[in-house]
Amino acid sequence: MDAVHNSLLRDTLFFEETMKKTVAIEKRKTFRHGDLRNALITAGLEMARVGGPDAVILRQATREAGVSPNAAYRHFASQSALLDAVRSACLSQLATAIEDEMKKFRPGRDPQAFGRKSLRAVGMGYLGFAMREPGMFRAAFSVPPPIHSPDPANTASMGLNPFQLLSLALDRMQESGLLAGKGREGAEYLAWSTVHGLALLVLEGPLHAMPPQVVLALGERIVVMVERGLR
Amino acid sequence: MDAVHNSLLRDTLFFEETMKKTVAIEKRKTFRHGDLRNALITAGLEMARVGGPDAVILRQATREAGVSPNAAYRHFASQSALLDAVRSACLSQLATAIEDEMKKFRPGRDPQAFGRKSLRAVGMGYLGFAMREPGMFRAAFSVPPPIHSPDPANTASMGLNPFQLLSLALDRMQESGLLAGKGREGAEYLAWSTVHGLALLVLEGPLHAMPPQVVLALGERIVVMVERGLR
DNA sequence: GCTGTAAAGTAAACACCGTTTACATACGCT
DNA sequence: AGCGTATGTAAACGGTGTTTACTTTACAGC
Repeated sequence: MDAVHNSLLRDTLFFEETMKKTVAIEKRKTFRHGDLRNALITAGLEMARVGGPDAVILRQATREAGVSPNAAYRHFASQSALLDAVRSACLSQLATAIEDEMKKFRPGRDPQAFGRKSLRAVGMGYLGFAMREPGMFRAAFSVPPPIHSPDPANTASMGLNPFQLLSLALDRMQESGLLAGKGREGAEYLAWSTVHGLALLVLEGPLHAMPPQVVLALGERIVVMVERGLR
Repeated sequence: MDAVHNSLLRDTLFFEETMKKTVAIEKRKTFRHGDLRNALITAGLEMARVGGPDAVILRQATREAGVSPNAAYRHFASQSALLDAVRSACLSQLATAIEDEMKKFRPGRDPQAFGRKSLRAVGMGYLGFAMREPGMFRAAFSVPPPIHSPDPANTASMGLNPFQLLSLALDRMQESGLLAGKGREGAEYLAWSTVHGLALLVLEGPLHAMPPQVVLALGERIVVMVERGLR
C-alpha cells in the first residue's frame, strides 16, 4: 500500500511541476495568443485540481491566459464546454493511475492470483487517485460523460478508459474460473459502485473526516468483499 | 420491488401537493412575513427537488416568498446556511423512506431471514429514494454533514438517521449469526459505499442513461453481494 | 506584393448571483 | 404610551456567464 501511495505521489509532484510553467502569466507580445485553447484547459485543470469542478471559472482561466473574458468563446461554446474538456483530461489521468497499478503484475503461473491482483489494482488505483487528487477526481465525475465511448482523450497508454480497465480485470477473473458466467454479467457496475461510493463518501460526503490510510484500508476490505460477493 | 416503487410514488405525490400551497406567491398584506424562515426552506427544498443542490438559489427563494433578497439574511447567515437547512430536510426524508422499507418486516421466527431482509430494506430504500427523488438525494449529500450526530432534524420517526438505520440492520445480521465479529467492524462503510456509489454513478455519473428498473435490479444484486462478501 | 476574408482578439454591456450597509417599519414588552 | 428589537426594504458592490458590435491580424490567392 505504501508503494501505491509513493508512486502516486511521484505523479503528483511531476504534475505540479509541469503546471508551474503555465501558472506564470507572461504578457504576450503578439495579438494572437497562439495556443489559447490549451492554455484555457491547462488553467481549468489546475483550478479543478485545487478546488474541484465548481472552481473552474471561465473568466479566471482567461485571466491566467492573459486574455479578455469573451476570447474564450472563440474556442469553447460555453463554460460547461470548457469544463467538459477539463473533465476529459481528469479522466485520462485517472486511467493512467489505474494502469500504473495494473502494470505491477504480470500473468505468471497462477491465473486466479493474477485475476485477483488485477481487480485489486483497479480498485486501489481508483481509490488512490481519488485520495491523492480529490479535486480532479470530483471533476472527472461532476457531470455525466458517455461511458462506453472509446474517447481517446479519456484513455491512457493502453487505450482503455477506467471502465474498460475494470472489465479487463473482471475478464481475467472469469478466465481463471473465479467468476461464473452468470455472475460476470454487469459485474462492472457492482464492483465500480463500491469503490466509487467509498471515494465520494469520503471526498464530498459524510466520511470527509476519515484519514486516507483508513480509507485505503477500507478499500482493501471492499475489494475482498467484491471478489467474494460476486458469483 | 413494485410495491416499493408504488409506496414511494405515493409519498412523492403527497409531497408535491403540499408544495403547491407555497409555490403560489400571494402578495402579503402585513409588513412581517410571519414564517419567512420556513418559507425559504420550503422554497429551497422544492428547488433542490427539481434541480439538485446547485439549484437552490437564495434570491429565488426570497422571490417565491415575496420578499426582498436581503431579507433572507435575517434568518440565514449565508446561502450555504440555507442549503444546510434544505439538506437536513432531504436527509430526513431519506430516513423516512428507509424506515418505510424496514417497517415491512417484523422479527418473525427466522432471525437470519430477518437480518437479510433488514439489510435489503436499507439498501433498497436508499436506492429507491435516490431514483425517485434524485434532486433531494443529491442535495442530501452535496456537502459533508457530520455523520454520527443524532441531529433530530435528520431522523425519521424511529429517531435514527440513515447511517444508524444501516447499523441496526447489520446488528440484526450479526445477532442472527450471519456476520462474524471481526467482519462486523466498519461494515457500515462497506455496505454504504456500494449503494451510494451505484446511486451516484446513475444520478450524476456515467450511468445516467440507465433505466431505473435496471438500477433497482442491480441494487438487488449488490445487496446480495454485500451480504455474501461481508465476513 | 497587394488585398480580401475569416479567424481570433477587444470593449462594453446585460442579467444573474451572493452579500453588505444604511435605513424603515411594526411587534411586543414594560 | 413608549421604546427596543426583530424583521423587513433600498441601493449598491463585486463576481459570474454570456452576447453584440467592433478591431486586429494571419494567411491565401491573384
